[in-house]
Amino acid sequence: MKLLIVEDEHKIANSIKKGLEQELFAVDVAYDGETGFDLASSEDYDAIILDRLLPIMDGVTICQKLREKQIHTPILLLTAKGQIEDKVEGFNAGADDYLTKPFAFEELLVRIRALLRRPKESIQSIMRVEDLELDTTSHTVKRDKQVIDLSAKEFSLLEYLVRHKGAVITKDQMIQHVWNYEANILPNTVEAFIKLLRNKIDYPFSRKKQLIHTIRGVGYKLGE
Amino acid sequence: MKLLIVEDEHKIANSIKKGLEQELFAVDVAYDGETGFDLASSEDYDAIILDRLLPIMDGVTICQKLREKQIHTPILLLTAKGQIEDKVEGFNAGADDYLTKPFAFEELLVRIRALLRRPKESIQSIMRVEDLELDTTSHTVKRDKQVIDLSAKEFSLLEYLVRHKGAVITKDQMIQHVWNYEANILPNTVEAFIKLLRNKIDYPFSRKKQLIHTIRGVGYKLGE
DNA sequence: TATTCTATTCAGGTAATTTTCAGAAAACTT
DNA sequence: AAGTTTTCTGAAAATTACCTGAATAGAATA
Repeated sequence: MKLLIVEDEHKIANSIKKGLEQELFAVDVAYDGETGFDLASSEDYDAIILDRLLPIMDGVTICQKLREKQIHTPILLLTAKGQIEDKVEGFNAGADDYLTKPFAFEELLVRIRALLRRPKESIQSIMRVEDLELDTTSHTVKRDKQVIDLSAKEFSLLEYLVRHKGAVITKDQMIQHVWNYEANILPNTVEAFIKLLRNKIDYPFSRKKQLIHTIRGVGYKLGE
Repeated sequence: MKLLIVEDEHKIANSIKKGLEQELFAVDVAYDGETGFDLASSEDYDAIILDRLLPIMDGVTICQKLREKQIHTPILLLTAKGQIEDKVEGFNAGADDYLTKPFAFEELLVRIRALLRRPKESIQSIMRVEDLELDTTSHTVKRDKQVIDLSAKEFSLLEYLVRHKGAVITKDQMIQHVWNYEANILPNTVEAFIKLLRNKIDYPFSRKKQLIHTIRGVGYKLGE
């Protein structure tokens, strides 16, 4: 579990870092608001500990800007004693919890753990075409409740087709989207993969209707 | 939303009650610990505000006894100033949050709302995947009731996988979350750790099904 | 200080996947 | 129907990903 501490008092920051590392967290530290914001935007933390009072950019602002950027990492705001109104403000800015300084380390730990325990808003990851199910999170494909085992490329290709179900996709489009831009891929490679997919998701289910259709001279289409 | 206040200072109790009622909560009040405990056990509250210092039975004890009775109503503990250690004790007893007296009513409101919003997170720190148990507090891992001894990194990696059980995790993600940002880790290092984990949680339990699965070309997945 | 334990990298082997090839089959064209 | 184009297909070749045992260096412990 990776945490970010944004705190300008080096002594506090380092002592928290040390304590959390002993609890087996991977900890990054930023000593000013801007660095903190940059790190929080670029790295993928499991939670962020944010001091309210910071050089360059204060904690509440960081919080707001992160939320604006659709970064929903849980945030624990550290508030200096006696700034009650600020706490409310912090919640409005999108902080998930706050802690009043000074605090015992145990306290911090309990709160971090609570934040981590919180179930993250799950992005719906299951897509369907007729009786075919594709789950991008678990990388699982099912047809008719049967689990189907696909290789990485096969999965990518199928995912692309599922995302564009009903539309005709040319081989060039598939090469563009499923392979990286400088890959030198022959159209026949796509044909070969289409066959591999058919072997797995169409031919074993011959009593059901085909999902992959060839549109001669144009490309392929998934589903009706 | 129905709340219970257990507080012996009538003045405070009544003023909180009044404030909360204005916020459209239904509020019951108990002025001593025993009455409070009885009410909390018999009625079904959405949250309980508990003073730490009470006649007959103190707040922490009430908390403990309620949890023992498998009553998991969110509890906000009111703690007198300067008793930091007590706060920790409160959490251990099963309180979900605490507030230091004196406080502004706004603060109380924010915290109550937070508690109600929270989908009853149990204070439990044990996570499970099939017959694997992982306790983040004590850093203990068990499979099939057998205690398994893991190194720090092994534990961190496993914890991350457990928290995302069923989902495929790429090596990059693991590097992102288990190491801090200045660490320069090769994907092969992750592979090596996966092997170490398998040596400890999978291979010795060959009669049971594997927990760590390789998804070739993508990453690894725990369970499912 | 010696010794054990841990984290990380290296390098070789293996197996699975990806890609190409070349011929067959199918679908249009005239 | 013959010719042309496009797709299909099985197998071979090329490539990549993963596994693994050993080596190293660093940290922790005795």
